[in-house]
Order: sequence, then C-alpha cells, then structure tokens
Amino acid sequence: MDLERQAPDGGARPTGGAQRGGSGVPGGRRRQRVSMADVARLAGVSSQTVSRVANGHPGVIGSTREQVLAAMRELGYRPNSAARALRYGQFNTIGVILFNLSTIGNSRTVEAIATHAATEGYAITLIPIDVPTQDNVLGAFTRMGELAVDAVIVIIEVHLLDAGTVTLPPGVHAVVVDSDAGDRYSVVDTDQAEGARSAVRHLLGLGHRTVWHVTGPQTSFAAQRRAQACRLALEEAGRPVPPPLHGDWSAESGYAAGLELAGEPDCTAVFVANDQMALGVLRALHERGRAVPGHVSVVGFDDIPDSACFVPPLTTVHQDFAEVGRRCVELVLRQIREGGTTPSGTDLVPTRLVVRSSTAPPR
Amino acid sequence: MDLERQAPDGGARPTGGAQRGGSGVPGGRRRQRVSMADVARLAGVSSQTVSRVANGHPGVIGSTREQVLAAMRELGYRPNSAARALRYGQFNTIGVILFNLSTIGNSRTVEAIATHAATEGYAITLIPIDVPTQDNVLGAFTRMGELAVDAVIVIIEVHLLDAGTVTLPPGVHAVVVDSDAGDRYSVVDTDQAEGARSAVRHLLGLGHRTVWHVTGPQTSFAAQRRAQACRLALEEAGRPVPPPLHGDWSAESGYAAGLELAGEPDCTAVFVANDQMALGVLRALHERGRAVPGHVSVVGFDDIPDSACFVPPLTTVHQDFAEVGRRCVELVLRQIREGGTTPSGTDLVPTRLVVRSSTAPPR
DNA sequence: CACCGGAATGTTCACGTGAACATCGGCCAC
DNA sequence: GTGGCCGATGTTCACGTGAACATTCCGGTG
Repeated sequence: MDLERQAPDGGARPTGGAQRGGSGVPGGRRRQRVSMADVARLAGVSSQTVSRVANGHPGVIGSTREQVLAAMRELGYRPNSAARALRYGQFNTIGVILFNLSTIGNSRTVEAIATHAATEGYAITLIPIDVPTQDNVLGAFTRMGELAVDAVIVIIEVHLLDAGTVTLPPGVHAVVVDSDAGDRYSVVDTDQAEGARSAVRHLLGLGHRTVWHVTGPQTSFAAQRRAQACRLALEEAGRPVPPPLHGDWSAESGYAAGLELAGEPDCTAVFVANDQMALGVLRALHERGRAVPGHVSVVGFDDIPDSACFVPPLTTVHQDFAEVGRRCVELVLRQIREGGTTPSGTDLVPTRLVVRSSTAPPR
Repeated sequence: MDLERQAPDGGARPTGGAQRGGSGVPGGRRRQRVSMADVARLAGVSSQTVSRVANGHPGVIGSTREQVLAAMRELGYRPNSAARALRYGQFNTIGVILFNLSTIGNSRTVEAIATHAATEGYAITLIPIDVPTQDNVLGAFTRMGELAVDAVIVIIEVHLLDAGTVTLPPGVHAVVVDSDAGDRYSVVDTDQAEGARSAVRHLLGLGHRTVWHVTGPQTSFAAQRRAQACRLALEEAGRPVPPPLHGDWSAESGYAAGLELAGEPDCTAVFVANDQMALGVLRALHERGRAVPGHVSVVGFDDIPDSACFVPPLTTVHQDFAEVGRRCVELVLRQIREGGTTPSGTDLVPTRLVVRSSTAPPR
C-alpha cells in the first residue's frame, strides 16, 4: 500500500492534472488521501503555510493564501482528523453508550444529541449494549477509551443487572441520562416525578376517587420514579392507593394489564407509565366494553406522535426528548472545555400535560 | 524531543502510585494518556516490545510478555486509536449519514448497523441531516471525509429536494439504504414491491373487488415503490385502480385519509403504506362507524410492535430492519476489505405478511 | 573454536499536523 | 548608512504507533 502511494507521490503527483485523476478515481481504486505536503508542493509553498491557511491563522499574505486555496481545491484536500487528533490530544467526538435504540425516547434523544453536537463541531460515536450489565458498560467504556472520544454520554434507563448503578472510570467526562447516579455524575433527565404528579392530579381534579397505575419494568429508573410519584401524589391527597400493575413498556404488556383493570369495577382512572402500554390498555378496555373516557379515564406518558390518533386520542404527559439531548451535549461540552471537575447533580427537564379525549369526569 | 520527555518521565512517572493518581485524576486535571513509552519504561523494555505484546505478535518470550502486561495493567494503558489510524490509514469506523432518526425503521436499522459493526470491531459515527438537500448530504460527506471513517452508509429514504438522487464523491466505499441509486452504489433495501404485492393479493384473495391505497409522502422512494407495486398488482388482476390518497407517514395524515375513505361507500379494502398511518385510518373509520374488518379491511406496512395492539390488531407487512442493517455492514466491510470496486446493485430483504384481525372477506 | 542461524529484543523512521523557533527581506529611525 | 524591527515564510520536531531493519545472544555444526 505505501509503495503504491509513494511511487506516484514523488513522481506523478505534483503535476496537477495527473493528480486529479488519481484522487477522483471513478474506477474504484483505493482512495488515497491528499496531504498538506501535496498541496504545498502544488502551491509552491511550505506545508506549514498550508496549515496556516487551513486553520485561518493570520500572517499569510493574500496572494499566497489564494494560491494555497486553489491548490487545495484542485487536489480536493481534506484535513486528516486522525493526525489532528494525535497532535491535539482532542478528537471532537462524543461517545454515546446506550441500551436499546428502539425506544422512541432514546432514538429521539440520540438524534438531538447528534444534531446538537454537529452544530458544535462534534461527531457522535455510537456503542450499543445488548445486555445491560456492569461488565458490558465497562467494556463499552473501554472501547470508548480506545476510540477517539473526548467525553461519553451514557443512556441506560435500566438498572444494571449486576450492580445498582453505573460505575464509570473516574476522571472521564461523562453525562448520564435517566439514572440515579446524580451524586457522582452529571445527570440529565426528564422530570419524571413532576410528570407523574401532574397526571395523577389531573385525574383527581376531574373528580376520580383514586388512580390505578400500570408501571414500566421494575428494572427501569424512570418507571420506578413515575410509580413512586404516583403513589405519593395519591397519599398526599389522602386517597387509597390501588395495587400497581406491572408492564414492560410494550403495548402487549399494557393489554394484559388492561384486561385485569377491566375486571375491576371500581376502577375509573388509570395512569399508564408510557403511551405504548396505554395503547394496549385502551385495546383491552375496548374489547371488554369499558368505554374510554365514559367508564374509565386513561392517561399515558411520553406523548409519542401516534398518541393523538389512539381511539380515543390519548391524554398524556409530554416529554421533551430533544431538550434532554441538547442539555446532555451542553453539559458534556462544558466539561470538556473547562477541562475539569465533573459537576455532579441532576438537571431536570420539565414535562407538560397534554389533555386530549381519553379523560373525563367519572359518571 | 526525547530529552524533554525523559526528564520528567524518568523521574516521577515510574513510581507507580504517583502515576496512578496522574492517570485516574479524580481531581479534575486534564486526562493524560498513558503511552507505550510509559509502559515500556515501567516494564524495562523497548516500546516496540510493548507494541508487539499489545498486538499479540509472536516473538516475545513469556516472562517479558508478563512484565509488559503487568505494566499495562498498572498504568491503565489503552492504545491510542488516533495514532493507530494515522499509522494504518484505517480507522475502524463506519459513518452513517441519515435523515430523521425518529422513524422506527431508521432507528432499528441504525441499531442493527451499530450492533453488527461492533461485533466486527467497527464503531459507528453518526451524522444527522436536518433538511435532505443534495448540499447537506455532500456537506455531511465532507465531514465524514475529515472524520475518521472508512466507509459510509447513507440512509435517506427521501428524494433529495434539489436533485433526483444521492450523488456521492466517487471512489468512496458507500452503501445506500432505500434509494434507487442501485446502478451506481450498493443498495440495500426491503423488498417494497413484494411486500406491497403480498398485501394487495391477500385482500383480493379474501374476495375484495379492489384495494384502495394510502401512500406515504411522494418524496419517498419506499412510498413510491409501494404505491407502484400496489397499482401493478391490481392491474395484473384486472381490477379497477381507485385513486390513491396521499399521506406523510404520520398517524395524523392517515386519519385525514381515513375520513375520506369513510365517505366512499364502495371502499371495502385499504392498503396503507405504513402502520402509523393505518392507526389514523382505523381511528377515522371507527369514528365514522365503519367497522373493521366488518365493513372495511385494512392492511399496514412495517409491523411495528404496537400494531398488534391496534383496535383491531393490524394485518401488516413485516419489515426486517435488523437484517437490512446487518447486510449494510456486511457489504460495506466487504468493500473495505477487498479494497476495491464499489459493487453496484440492489440487495433486497424479503418481507412477510402478518395476518391479524383487521382483514376479513367483504360482506 | 570460528561460524552460522535463528530467536528475542532494540532502534529508526514515517504517518499528517501544527507549535515553536529560525530565517529572510524590506522599511524606518537614527 | 547601518542597526533594528516586523511581517511573511520556511524548518524542525513531537504527538503514539508499528513496520522494517539492526543488534544481541544463544546453541549447534563443521
């Protein structure tokens, strides 16, 4: 490979036209990068001057700059980020470790992270984890260390199976999404508790005596917090707390819970921990002839786009995933730039109750 | 060079404890990487020997290897991928350019790409595009060129606004998902036509006279192909072709189309181009008192997990996004490894009709 | 006992970039 | 006229790695 490159380099390259053919290579030859030295040779300057032009440094006279720019264009020069990274010890890349990209919330968050990072000149490197164990997270972290990454964002909404919380190597810039590691890392999260509370209060405010709850998987921090806030809100209001039903975020599990709820004659209001399970609940209630919101009111969580088209359109708690992603990037960049202390604490993104047609006063 | 480095290094570093603190840096000092030279010094060998151990090369005697490994562990050494990339001209990273990660299909595909790439030792670098113009794609491509990327996977299911198809710089390893660029690039895609055909045939087979169609956005290749295949299947069977209704993938737009369909008394069967719009159609039909599948049969496309919990559970065409992602990675890796010609052509992933309760013979 | 071969290890260097320093030339003040 | 200064450009070198080549040391062979 190097032989192949150096032969044309010394001989043919500086002759502009020939180089052009070599770089474009429609034929499918291995792409061969153009270096500063190539540009310098064509422009008749030193490679340092090319570097100065490339980085917009002052001290290059106009005519020289023009020559260099022309040479860059002609050769199709692009800086080599590996060399830059080596030089600077900085990579302009943020690593994202996550479990399960198939969740609407997670993919939204990742999208926001990527978009926001891009505007700041950072790229995103993604490492998915199939099974969320402490070992796997650490393994991903090691890979991140080997990769060109300046900081890491960890999106793992699930309790780690073999340890209570995520433990990261110290001294690494990191932000954790949706976890309770707030005392050790920067955490960004939706304000789960406030969201759940607003859902419960909405239902109580309509006149329901109490609110049943369908939880997410017990391994999920978010599910836990929503369930807890739901219970607290009921207790605060002095209402009885019905036993929670457990789901796993899937519509299927919501359906199962809904079938049970349909068998509870005094159940008039349900707060479901996410919209997909709410879809299952709606189906079950419909199949069992329990009208929504006539007999039973239902509130979801997430406000996925589809929820406006459920039958009936779902009252739900809106989560601002984009904002979560944005704040992650901001926090991480601040850490990188200030170079320093990992500020710990939790940054809560507020929610908003979206009232549609699945809730009404009890009859 | 070596003078400056050896002075502090030779002095302070090898003292294990101090170094440890320097590397871990809970205090917040800028993280300073441990290099091969550091390990070599501690182990009392040359850095080349460390390199040999790190890469599992033969020709290192057991005792030496052990010493080096111990030193690595003690210092927490991790190879610097930027330097490796510079050395090899290879980055072990695949770039993914995509428009809209919020689609279930896209996020699934990306997840599969990331997972599969990870098992092959490749990481994923993500660049999202907010508006799918040719310029933006080229811009993303330029960024990819600057970044450490060996190949690119382009996931853009939308016609580019200012040009018919995606045009990529020649001579770059690339795979395109869901596009018609099959004559110039490797393309991986779900077999849209076969899927649409199976949906239509299913409905005709149940005895429906013809099938109405709700399309996706007209800018989408996939939507186009599904619509075309739907029309062809009807024509082949000698059936009349009702005018297609146009949606934009969203449940909302499906709802609008559904309201129109509810006003067509002779409409007994609908093929909707994706499940989310089908959700809207179901809602509209329900609100207008058109029973599904009693009066109207509905078939979707995608088989998103929720569709099993629609009311009624949706008959739909299953898309194997994971397989699409897997094949993308395979193709791209083959191109990287064979170093050569971009094989063009289209690799079609088959679909599967999943029959649930939203279809029945006409009354 | 000189010599050879091969295994273990060390030394040199290049990858592309950019900071630090060196050089060169012109212009101004004395 | 000469010294000094400043602005434009060139030269050197290190970032961390690993291939290629060099060296050392050993046992074995003639």
